[in-house]
Amino acid sequence: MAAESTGDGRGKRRRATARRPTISDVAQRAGVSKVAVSYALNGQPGVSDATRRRILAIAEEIGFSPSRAARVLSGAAAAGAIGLVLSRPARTLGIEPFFMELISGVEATLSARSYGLTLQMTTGPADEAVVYRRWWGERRVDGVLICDLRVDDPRIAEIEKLSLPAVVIGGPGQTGNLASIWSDDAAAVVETVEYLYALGHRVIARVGGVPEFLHTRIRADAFAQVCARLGIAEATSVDSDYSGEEGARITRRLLSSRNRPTAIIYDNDVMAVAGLGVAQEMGLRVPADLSLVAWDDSVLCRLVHPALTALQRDIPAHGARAASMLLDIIDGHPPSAVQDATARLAPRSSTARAPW
Amino acid sequence: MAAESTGDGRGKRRRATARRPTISDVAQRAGVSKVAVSYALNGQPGVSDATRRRILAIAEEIGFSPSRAARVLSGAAAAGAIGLVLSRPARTLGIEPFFMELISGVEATLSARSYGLTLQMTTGPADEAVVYRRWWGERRVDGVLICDLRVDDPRIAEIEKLSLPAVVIGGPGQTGNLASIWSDDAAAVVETVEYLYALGHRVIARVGGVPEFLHTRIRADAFAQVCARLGIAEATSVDSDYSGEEGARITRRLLSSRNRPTAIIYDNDVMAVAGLGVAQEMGLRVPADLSLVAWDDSVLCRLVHPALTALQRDIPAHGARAASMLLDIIDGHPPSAVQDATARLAPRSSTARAPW
DNA sequence: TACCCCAGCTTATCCGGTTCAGCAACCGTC
DNA sequence: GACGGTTGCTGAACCGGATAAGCTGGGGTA
Repeated sequence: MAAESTGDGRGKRRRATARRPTISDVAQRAGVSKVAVSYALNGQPGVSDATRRRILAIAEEIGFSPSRAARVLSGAAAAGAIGLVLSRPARTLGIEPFFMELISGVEATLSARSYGLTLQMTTGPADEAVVYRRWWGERRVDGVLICDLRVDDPRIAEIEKLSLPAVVIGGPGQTGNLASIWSDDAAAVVETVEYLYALGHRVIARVGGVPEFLHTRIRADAFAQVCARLGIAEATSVDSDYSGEEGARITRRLLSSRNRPTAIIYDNDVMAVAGLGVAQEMGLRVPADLSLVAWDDSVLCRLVHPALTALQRDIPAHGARAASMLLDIIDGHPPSAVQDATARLAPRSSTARAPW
Repeated sequence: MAAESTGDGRGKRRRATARRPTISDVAQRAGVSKVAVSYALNGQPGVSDATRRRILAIAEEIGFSPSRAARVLSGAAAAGAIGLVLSRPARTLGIEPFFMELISGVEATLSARSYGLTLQMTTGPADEAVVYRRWWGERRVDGVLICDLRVDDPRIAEIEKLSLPAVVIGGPGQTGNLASIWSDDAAAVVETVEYLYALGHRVIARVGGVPEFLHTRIRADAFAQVCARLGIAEATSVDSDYSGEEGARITRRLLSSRNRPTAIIYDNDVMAVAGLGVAQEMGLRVPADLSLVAWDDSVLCRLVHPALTALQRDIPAHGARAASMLLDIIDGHPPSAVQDATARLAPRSSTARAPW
């Protein structure tokens, strides 16, 4: 391993990438100290207007932008990024429009304020805690967004212990002292069931999501309650994993049962579309024989025939608001629990009067 | 603005978040110098096994992880993140499963090597260059992935100028000296058209994507050529913006034309599904009257009825490979142009023999 | 015993910024 | 013309790590 330093012309080993200009380069060119450059760039007093302009021109010319690492280290700046951990199997994320829409909303807020978004996918909530700790220790993010809130979620305590700024997207309740943004899923369920009831449906089923998630529980409870109140005896609620396959399987089972439902409410759009396929394959007409309602209204619902009645939420706006809250908290505002708009029922062609 | 420092009990203003342990804290607790801690944590020689174990135990106990900023600054580490800029309208990203699948694949590679992914959305390629420059100057990312390669893409020159490690997802050609990963879209087009020709189709239309994108051009050229070769005179190619609305509009126009096509190839799945809806709405039976082929096979294609014949690619794997290449380049490997698997035609129920 | 070597540490320096405490030069003022 | 105040700048210290070089004590060796 004769590490002779040839060719390069410098003693020190360089990275392959070109040398990036530093504050000293600017200072040298301008014939001032780096302190003057720092003041000039940050709009601080301490340099004359003429010097300031000269420095700014030079910085622009040589394409200087201050090293984030150095600014972070000196305590002047934060990481300039927020973190988002997704712990769903990587392959299934692609099919859930929800996350991409959420992310695009989050990004809309962040890019407006020159913040970055750091993503990480993990296999489960246990790994997530590790990621949070690492991020926090490395000062890699200034705060985190927490999705898929679980019942008795261990992440809440972990984040609180680190006193890492955070916003929980979910709730209400179970968010500890962390800020949160939530929408009233229970009310949306009630509205949907009452609507189906008004259409004459008396056997209504619900295909829920992952039972560990808090919002699944909230929706399931609301469904059971409103059905009890309306006197709907046949109110089946089945859990799933949100996948199209599961949605199809459960729908097939529901439609094959003795007292088959005349209306089904799905916890996401992928399962609803899969359910529609099963209904058609089994020779049932939608909506004449069977009404379907999807939760979360992506293109999917509008593209299929008949178009699916869906619970509509502005997910990008939801994400944007969550990001905005997080930036406020990073700026020192106290955490709060904000209620966002309730999903509203968008009736389309997949719901109609009950067949009997 | 009486900035009295009360309550905190410290002279210096603190961030709201708890104090993060530093290497000095570990050193002090262990009764050694920071250097010993550094050696111990990095597996370097210079400390005895007993001391090393003690240091590691203490580090673990107080939850220490080294400040990324400090490591970057001292030149020992890179940013530990790669960047991905998406310049499509934020709202439309949610509906394209492609990106989320790509991202999940990228993440699979990155999380395995403890790399982060920094996302940024911009409004156009001009802004993208600004982002690259800033990232590079701030040393925020170690490399970037470039999507949606355009014809004469200005980003290529910009990145080369910065000598920022990069992998272009797209091509072949027009990628300068940058590494790239591409698949042979031309071959996939040829296979599809030949398949449709074999089924007896003689009037075939194609609904393309954004004409500025290189792959749109490649596909359009291949389509024109293979149609010419097979003697298909009626070979319409229409550009679009990938949206379902456009897909529906164009399909409606194609199906209303005098010499209407018996087969349509779409450049993405969203448009294909929208096209299917239009066909059904116009009373055409798929596949008896009209055959449809989608490019990129997401759940969408499988969930609709009839299920759509699609050009299948393993997008997560594509993303994972791209990320892997980028990490290699960051490690100093020379850039290369890699050909990934060609999309293969997955025949389903939306294609059949031509009606006449 | 004198010598050398090496394991096992420490001290000093550097990375690229920010910030605080000086410190000249210039101004007007009494 | 000595004084105080402002303006415009600089030197030095610091952030939290990595790293090169120096130091020390104990063991082996001649």
